[in-house]
Amino acid sequence: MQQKKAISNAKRTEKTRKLLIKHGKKLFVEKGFAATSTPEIVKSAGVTRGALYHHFEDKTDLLRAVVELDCAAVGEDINRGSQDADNAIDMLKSGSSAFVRSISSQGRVRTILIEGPAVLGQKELLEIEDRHTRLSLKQGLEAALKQGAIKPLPLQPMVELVSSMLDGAALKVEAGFAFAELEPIIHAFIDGLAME
Amino acid sequence: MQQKKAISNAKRTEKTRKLLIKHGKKLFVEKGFAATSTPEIVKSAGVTRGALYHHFEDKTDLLRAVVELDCAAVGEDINRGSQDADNAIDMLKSGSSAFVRSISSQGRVRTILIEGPAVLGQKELLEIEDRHTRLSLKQGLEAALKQGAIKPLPLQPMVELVSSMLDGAALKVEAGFAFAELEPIIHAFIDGLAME
DNA sequence: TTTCAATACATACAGAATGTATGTTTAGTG
DNA sequence: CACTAAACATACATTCTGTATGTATTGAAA
Repeated sequence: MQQKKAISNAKRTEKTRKLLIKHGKKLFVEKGFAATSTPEIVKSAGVTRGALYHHFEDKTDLLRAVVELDCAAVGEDINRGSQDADNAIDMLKSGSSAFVRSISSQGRVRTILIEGPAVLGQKELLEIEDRHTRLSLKQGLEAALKQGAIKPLPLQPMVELVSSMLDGAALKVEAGFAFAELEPIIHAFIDGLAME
Repeated sequence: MQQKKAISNAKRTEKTRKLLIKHGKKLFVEKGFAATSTPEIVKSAGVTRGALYHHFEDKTDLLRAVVELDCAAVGEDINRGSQDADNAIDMLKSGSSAFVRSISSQGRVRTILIEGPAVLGQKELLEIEDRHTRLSLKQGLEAALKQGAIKPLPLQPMVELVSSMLDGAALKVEAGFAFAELEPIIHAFIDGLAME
């Protein structure tokens, strides 16, 4: 007496991967990547280490998956949250606020901004962020430049510094600062970039 | 036949601690904190693990010492490098440049900005930075505010965001960007903060 | 200057974690 | 129905961490 094909391989894989990512992220956020052991993760997820090492190269690869998903979520939040105003400056402001609000929620500061650089390396993290979150900032600044809404400064360095400021804002929110106090300053900085 | 009191305890301790800090930092910078083992460190330093665990609580405590020294060095560089101009804006600019130049050298980005937050935690790192490097930024902004040189915005949030931007600049220099391209943008941001 | 205490290590050990190798079960396919 | 391959599960070898304990050298009091 045998039950056969209770579930397809594709579904099974998706289910297990999602479980591992979910419980891995939970622990990474709570205790940090280094302090989280793989036995702990699989126990929480209700699977074995065999499953983990079947679906991911190693513990680092699991974090990579977590970061990838978190960045994608932030990217979506930016698209949803940035008003499609006619004013390029206002778009930059609303996009920036949406970014900070999104990344400073759901433990994403920990995964993306704390563990990400240390575990995956600054370089790989930048690649991931470029694909998901930094693109819209670049486009926003580019549009503002074309409209002549901001001072004519080189684009890429400006992207780097603005994104750094926004990352920092999220980090500070995580550290206890109120976003309500940081937001006006972020907007002031953007205003400072505008043509007079 | 016995040689006695070849060296005092104080000197002996200082020598050993310095060796461990030096070789620990070298490896932390090269391979990262997690990928560096204590056997490796002591082998490089020419001592035993006993010495390490005698002078430091654990591996994390060694990183703490490294970060503390690196931050102190940056603090000194800021004091040396920031021009004592009459103009508050120019002081902010020169201090900012001195900070970025200093922290983006000697592997300090790795110790202070990458491993620091991940290993020591964001909160403890902020304490260390406050004692060494962020004080002068705060004073610079405070002076500028009093002189009416910059827009009247709340001080502390401004400190947080400017220091985030500068940290980010250093991170980007480490990632391959030329400081020469970032510096004008940093200065433009500071100019944007100035009263019109 | 001898003796005791404390410092500065050195060595040995217990526990745990990582990644791999290998075994087993279940799904996919000709 | 038979065979392959995917999806795990289990066992293992290595390595690392922190601690416990042992030893030698220094400091200081008697």
